[in-house]
Amino acid sequence: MIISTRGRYALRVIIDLAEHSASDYVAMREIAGRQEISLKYLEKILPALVSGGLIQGIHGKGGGYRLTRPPEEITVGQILRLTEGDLSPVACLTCDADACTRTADCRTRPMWSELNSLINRYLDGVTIASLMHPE
Amino acid sequence: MIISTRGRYALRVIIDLAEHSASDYVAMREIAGRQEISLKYLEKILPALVSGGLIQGIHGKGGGYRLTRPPEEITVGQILRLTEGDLSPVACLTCDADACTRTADCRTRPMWSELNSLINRYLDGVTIASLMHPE
DNA sequence: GATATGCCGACCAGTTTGGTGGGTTATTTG
DNA sequence: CAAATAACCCACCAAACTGGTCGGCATATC
Repeated sequence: MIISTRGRYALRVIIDLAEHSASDYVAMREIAGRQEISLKYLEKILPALVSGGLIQGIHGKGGGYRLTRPPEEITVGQILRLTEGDLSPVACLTCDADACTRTADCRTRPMWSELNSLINRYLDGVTIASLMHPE
Repeated sequence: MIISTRGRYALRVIIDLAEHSASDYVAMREIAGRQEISLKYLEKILPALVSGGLIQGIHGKGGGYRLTRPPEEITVGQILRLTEGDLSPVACLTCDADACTRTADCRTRPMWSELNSLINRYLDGVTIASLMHPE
């Protein structure tokens, strides 16, 4: 399983924000309620999206979160890389080259690498706008 | 990480068998030595390939394993599905439809489904023959 | 100063990963 | 037949990951 609930929840939050933020900030509590996700768990996921620059959060009453750019400019790939850390299907692609002494002669590495590009290319081609409900 | 060492080891074993079995059976100990994989760990992986019909093992002295068909007819997808169980990138694709009450209205499911097809189509298109070293 | 909100760190139970160890069954060879 | 060889099976184990929870603090508004 490449993508855990962490990444999937993050994606749903971003879509929720895209569909509900009419220039106003949306409280995490609201999103958690609508998406039926534990508020406490969301608290652990959203900071990654903030530090990644995808969303902006402000404290205090009336605060909440807002997208920093239009849904057309946010891709699923961006969100997942921020929350899952790495989308590579196998470990040997990301570790240091010298960790695997067989790299030079490895029959399978080029295939893993191609699969990796395939996945990333696809996810980077899907925008939040394309996932929103038509109105 | 979609594919663990289990699946990657299995793939390397199959390639090793394809490159070294000249109609003879190859002992697991030999493969483990060549591939630098723990013999004990391999013992836990290979039965899945046997019951999946990809390889055949015989007991006793002079025994070992052999592919049941030519490398051209074995794909990476087959091996990984046998050893990893499931290649789906997200959990919600494989669980029962009613496990997720949002399925009908889910913005993300079609995308996950397409990603799943993409991955499986790619892996089913790569044969062991195409990964073998040219001689 | 009360209230609402984001944020941060510690903790926790269950599952998965990547093994190890010890024995049993089947087959060949001396 | 006995010994060696090799597949096979079962129980166990440490470390990491997953999917959370709890409590408190920082910041902003009324």
